[in-house]
Amino acid sequence: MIQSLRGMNDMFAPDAERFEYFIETATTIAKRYGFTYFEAPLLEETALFKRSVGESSDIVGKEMYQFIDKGENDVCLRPEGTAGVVRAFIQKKLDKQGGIHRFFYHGPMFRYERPQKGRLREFHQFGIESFGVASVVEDVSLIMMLVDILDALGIGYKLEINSLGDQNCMPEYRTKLVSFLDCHDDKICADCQRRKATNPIRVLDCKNGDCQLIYAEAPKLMQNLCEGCESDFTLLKELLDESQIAYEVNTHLVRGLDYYSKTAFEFVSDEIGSQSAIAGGGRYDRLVEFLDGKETPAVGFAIGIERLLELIKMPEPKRNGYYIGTMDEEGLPLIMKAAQAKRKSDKVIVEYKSKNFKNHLKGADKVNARYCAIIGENERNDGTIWVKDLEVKTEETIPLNSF
RNA sequence: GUGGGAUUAGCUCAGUUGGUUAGAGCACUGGUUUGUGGUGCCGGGGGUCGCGGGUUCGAAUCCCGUAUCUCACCCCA
Repeated sequence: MIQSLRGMNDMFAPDAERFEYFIETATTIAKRYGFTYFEAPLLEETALFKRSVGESSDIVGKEMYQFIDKGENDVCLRPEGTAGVVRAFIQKKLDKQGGIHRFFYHGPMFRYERPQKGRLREFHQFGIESFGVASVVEDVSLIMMLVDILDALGIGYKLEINSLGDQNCMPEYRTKLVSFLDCHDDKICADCQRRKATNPIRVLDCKNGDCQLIYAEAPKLMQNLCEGCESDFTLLKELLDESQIAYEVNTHLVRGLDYYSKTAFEFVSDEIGSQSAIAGGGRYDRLVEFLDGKETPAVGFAIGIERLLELIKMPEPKRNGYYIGTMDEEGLPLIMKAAQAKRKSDKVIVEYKSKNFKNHLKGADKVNARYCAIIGENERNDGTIWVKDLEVKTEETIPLNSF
């Protein structure tokens, strides 16, 4: 038997229904914020992700589904969504057009990782990207949208925020940190020594207790923000307070993707195991430029749909639609015709097999139909159909042509 | 990529120190004497015990390998 690849899941109802419900809910809310639907290819040139996500990241370093296609192009399945949107944004010359552009998208992403709960090799994200607004007010709007989405789905969460600084203060801070690490090179763990070379900020995130003791003395990013970043972060907090959105400042919140600057945020759930980040995002004002576009401020986020699925509280399923059956072979053409008419407006399930009255009612109940309609010998002779409302428990026999 | 646990019917799981034709509940399906369901009663189908080797007179049970899931690390959505 051929089975699906490791870390790649099929999705049937009811999971697929929750998925669908999530997309509907998120789409509705994104549109309320003025975002429009965007669709990008799953396959892109590998260079796109090397330049945007960054070669130092794990994603690009070891997790991409990368191969040479028949035209000898170095390509890969997208490991995340932002790079593709930015590429398209520039390709369409929207950077030159100027103004504000807001997009939402959703679809599969691919990362070759060791699977576990909440971490798949093919997973789905719902993402938002906003171009052209430099102010943190837009960051707040995105967080508000995320709050709206999670609230609408009945999902509990914790919001963590941080500022990563910008091109004025981040490089300076990075230098300070690296020289601090150089002084303690013999005491930090092997992982941190590697991080020092690739992405030094990440050491702050190290789970090793000994490292953390050392880093207690390390220079703090918060205290090294430039004036602009500092006041933006203050405004961000004020606006969140004003909107009564609870948050926690987590100075260790370091995004794994190189392109983030200034605002970084993450929504975390404590109900889904160790892969607890259900949504994450932040500002990436330099990325459009990095990808050869005209400098354009931007901010975005992505939601991990699979991680949300089991947390979604769906509305109670209600009885709906029709179940139509016949009690003898001769009635089959009649119920097929009745179903055809009724399907113009309602869901209809036809039972092809002739059954007795009781079994039809059982069948109607099993498919959770609102109405059970039956044509027996009597109805067939009279040109009528018997219909029962299974919820209100009323029944009537009506002419077939007015059904 | 590192370390631990798991894998028996469609699902959730029993399976006694290795010993006859491997069980239960739910689900599915048929009937319940011939027109009133979701909640009665009776019956039925369905398992190469993840896969491949090995030990043994005999393996679901012991050993080795492998695949997948899962937990922690790592990483991130």
